[in-house]
Amino acid sequence: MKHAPLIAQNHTRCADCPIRHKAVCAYCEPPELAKLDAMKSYRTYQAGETIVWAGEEIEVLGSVVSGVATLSRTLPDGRRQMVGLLLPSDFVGRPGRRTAPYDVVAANEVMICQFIKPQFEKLVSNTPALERRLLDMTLDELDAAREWMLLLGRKTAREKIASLLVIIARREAALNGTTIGDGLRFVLPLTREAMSDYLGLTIETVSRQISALKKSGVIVLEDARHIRVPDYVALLDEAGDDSDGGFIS
Amino acid sequence: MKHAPLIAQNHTRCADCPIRHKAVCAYCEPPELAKLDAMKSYRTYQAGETIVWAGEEIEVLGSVVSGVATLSRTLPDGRRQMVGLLLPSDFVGRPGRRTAPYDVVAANEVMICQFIKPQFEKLVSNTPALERRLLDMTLDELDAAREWMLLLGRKTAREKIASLLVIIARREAALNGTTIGDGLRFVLPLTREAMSDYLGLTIETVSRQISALKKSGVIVLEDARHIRVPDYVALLDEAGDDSDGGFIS
DNA sequence: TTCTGACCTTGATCGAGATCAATCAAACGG
DNA sequence: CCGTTTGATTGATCTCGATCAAGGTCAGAA
Repeated sequence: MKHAPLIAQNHTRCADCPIRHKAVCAYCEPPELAKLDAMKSYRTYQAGETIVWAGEEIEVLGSVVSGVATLSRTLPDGRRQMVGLLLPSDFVGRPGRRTAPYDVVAANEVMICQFIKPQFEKLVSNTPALERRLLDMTLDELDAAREWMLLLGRKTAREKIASLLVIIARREAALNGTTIGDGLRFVLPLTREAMSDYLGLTIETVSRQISALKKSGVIVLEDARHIRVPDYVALLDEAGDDSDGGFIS
Repeated sequence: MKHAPLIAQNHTRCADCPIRHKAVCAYCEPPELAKLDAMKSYRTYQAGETIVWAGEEIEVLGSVVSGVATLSRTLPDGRRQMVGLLLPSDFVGRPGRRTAPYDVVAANEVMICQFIKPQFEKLVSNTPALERRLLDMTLDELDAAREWMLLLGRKTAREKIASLLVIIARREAALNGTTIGDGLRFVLPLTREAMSDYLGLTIETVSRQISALKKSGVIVLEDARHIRVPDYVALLDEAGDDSDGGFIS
């Protein structure tokens, strides 16, 4: 199945996909790649559609090709906390695990390049480099989750918003290979509600703090979803720390 | 070096250590075990001593044998968030990573069974089962971290305290093989300050909420560190969710 | 024995963010 | 074209947990 132009940067593998699979491409050797190609298929999910239900059997295993998916946990009374965000090239599902510990929901229309689970798992256990790659990715996610714990436990609402903006800007820049600097423009891929679920705030607080950052000139709101950052360092400063802002994927 | 009696439950390997190494024992085969034994050494750290500094080279790689260590991140202005707790049998350090993303600090006197880093890493890359084991452990930690994100972002102070008590009770029970039920007694291995760092609260709020739980009869405080739980289900109920309460290790 | 310092508890007050409520703007289907 | 829906903003008020402040308890040192 052909569907989109190739944007791969460091290699020309997985030519069908417009993204580099974080999980596999970097380590694919030609024989493995052929096997991966043979088990690939594509599926799209509508905005709001649940891709994987918490507690249920995991069936999806693959990479996000386009769109944004979220990972979230919910308390019995409905309080919800997002625990991860999946952007293009991020891996969905966990080889070797039977059930998912949280919901995976499409934030907008999401296309996933999916592998056949038993085949992929067999490939993983026969390919030490691939297993190693999965370990590295998981360690990255763990670091990002812990970074986010600092945000949830100790940052103010304003710092939380600024941190999220920095993180989204970084990820968008990484995706399309642009650099970050003054005058930076980007699109928020999340609604105010999704942002509030991510930051442990309410919609109203998110809206108010975005307005406040706008009022102080740290950001320019072209419309609710389009943000411009006249002075990138000022935004970083609002985020409260100088870390590289790990991102939950 | 001999130092403590063997308490291993499912196997009799790593006989020197009074704990089962979560990271390696479950997968050690005799030839690997011999190599591990050859690279083992023990080291103790005083309460409050920093075992690994955030950002610095990781030198320690091993398992906690006794005591409690904490993982924490700090904002430039001093706000601190604990992001993990290491109890006996938990693994310290990350093979394949050069620097630590957070401080590892001894909460009380901690003994660590330490491996020589390059040797251990070499063993890992030659032993797929060991690598697999590390991936599984990391996935567990990731799940626990995300569970904790739900707590930090969405639970009330009272729910946070109850959740922490449940988690500590579970881990203590798992360690010494006892079962959990009504009349359960356990020791808090953390000061109020460490609890507040873990829960994203202040010391005063921790103290007040513990008093409140005591006043409502959910727990009995024998002294500041010794807790008895007359009705375990009531405590679970206070924690706000029925999940298995992942724990950051 | 008293002194000292670490740790914990409790009270009074404050304030950031939640909650409740109204309004607005853009998209969409009739 | 207008009515409805969905998402965002803004205002008024309330509340939970932070902050400021005072004591209490206990182990170890003098």
